[in-house]
Amino acid sequence: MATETEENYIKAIFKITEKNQGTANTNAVAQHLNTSPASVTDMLKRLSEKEYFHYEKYKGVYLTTKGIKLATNLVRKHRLWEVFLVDKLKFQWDEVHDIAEQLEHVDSDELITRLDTFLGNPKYDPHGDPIPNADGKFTLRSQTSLMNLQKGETGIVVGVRNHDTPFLQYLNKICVNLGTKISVVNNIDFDHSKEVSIDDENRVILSQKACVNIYVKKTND
Amino acid sequence: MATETEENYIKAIFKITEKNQGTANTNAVAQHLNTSPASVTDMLKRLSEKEYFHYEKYKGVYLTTKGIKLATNLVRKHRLWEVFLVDKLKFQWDEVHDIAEQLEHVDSDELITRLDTFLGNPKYDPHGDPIPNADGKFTLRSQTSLMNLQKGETGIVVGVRNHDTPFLQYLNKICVNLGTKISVVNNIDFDHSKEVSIDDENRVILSQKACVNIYVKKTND
DNA sequence: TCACATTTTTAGACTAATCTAAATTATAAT
DNA sequence: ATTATAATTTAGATTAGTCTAAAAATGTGA
Ligand SMILES: [Mn+2]
Ligand SMILES: [Mn+2]
Ligand SMILES: [Mn+2]
Ligand SMILES: [Mn+2]
Repeated sequence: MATETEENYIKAIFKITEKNQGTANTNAVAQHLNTSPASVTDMLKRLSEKEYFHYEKYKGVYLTTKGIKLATNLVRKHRLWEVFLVDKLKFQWDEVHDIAEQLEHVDSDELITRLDTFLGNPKYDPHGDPIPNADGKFTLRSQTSLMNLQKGETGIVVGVRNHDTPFLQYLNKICVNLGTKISVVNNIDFDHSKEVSIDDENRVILSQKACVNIYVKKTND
Repeated sequence: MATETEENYIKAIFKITEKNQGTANTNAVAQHLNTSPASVTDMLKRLSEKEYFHYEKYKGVYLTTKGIKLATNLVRKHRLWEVFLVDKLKFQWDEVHDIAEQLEHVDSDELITRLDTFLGNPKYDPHGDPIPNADGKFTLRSQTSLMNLQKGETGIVVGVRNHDTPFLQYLNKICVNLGTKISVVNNIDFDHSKEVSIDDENRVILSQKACVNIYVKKTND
């Protein structure tokens, strides 16, 4: 069994390689885990001996099948716990990450199987991120950034790109959540911000940065 | 914040001092935590510096107010999680201890407050053990060992003394659970076993050892 | 291609938690 | 009171995980 620290390294590598064409380098891992590059080098050597990933000096790492399996399962556990915290315990979506970060390391397959059933086998977490099934398969979804919606077009919010508390709290304040309907009223070319209508009720100006971080599914209405 | 290891030491000391007139000695702690006495001595020195308990060489330890508070909160968390596992996830009462042993270390007061509410502020866990409230107060209950019931007397099962899996599974098999009604049909003096009636349905012989480990609340029926 | 900046690794040290073996202290039994 | 036994502590070592400072490798831009 991997220690909690080892699990966090492997998950970090998984997250980084997801974006960064398949490999994770030392500094990226260090930044992600808030440790020193020296500590990371040390750990990469030890963990690659346990066959979680391939490591070549100065070249970074990439996960093995074993490593991907472990990382995917961690993501599954993390997201299921987030669903529990929001759906059952009524936490806000900006409050659950740190707690799930701990809960994901609890070791019991039976627990996760039962939790999944208890929650009704959810496919997405409170941030709209897909929950892999027990075999590690993600349910993908067609989505686009709010940035890509033209004037007059409408979408339903299905996810967020940025998960930071201030951003999520800002969305709370302007009543944007998963399922919220957003229509683009005007594109403001000057700074690429958008005037949008939220659930046909409020009018708000969203900055380019905000738009980029909101995922929607286009609708014909 | 105390590490998981530190928390386990403090909880062990709490459990031991509960039975053993207020003090815990090195070997008892070692046995409880499955470590060597040498490791325990080392830890006792370090933890007593953090004021969780008083330690005097060769004399054992006893908890400070700070230590009792921490231990009680761990017990609270452990038992609330056990309620969750049995009531919500439908685990059997013999399957939950090890999982709760991990969950109890998740650090979030808000989580426990909400969990407590979600579970309906239970006063007892799936083994009948009292759950301390947020201030560390236990709700006590009048109870007696099944051993003390005379021929013809009846009681409702409210708890178990022994928590080991084989014992709990044995009780499952003979349909004894919290809330089960047990009447003493006959005392067998020879080996101090009892012939009992379970929920007015099954007749079973319970050994002295079994009887000692079942707590009941006497009824007048 | 050479110099300079960036990235990564190495060297050496530290803390937490553990172990075994040996020494010490306490306790109980003659 | 002496001796044997049991409990406890000390000594010395190990592993996981971390750090800082210094050295080495890599990459870039003139
Ligand atoms: Mn984590
Ligand atoms: Mn999430
Ligand atoms: Mn524990
Ligand atoms: Mn219990």
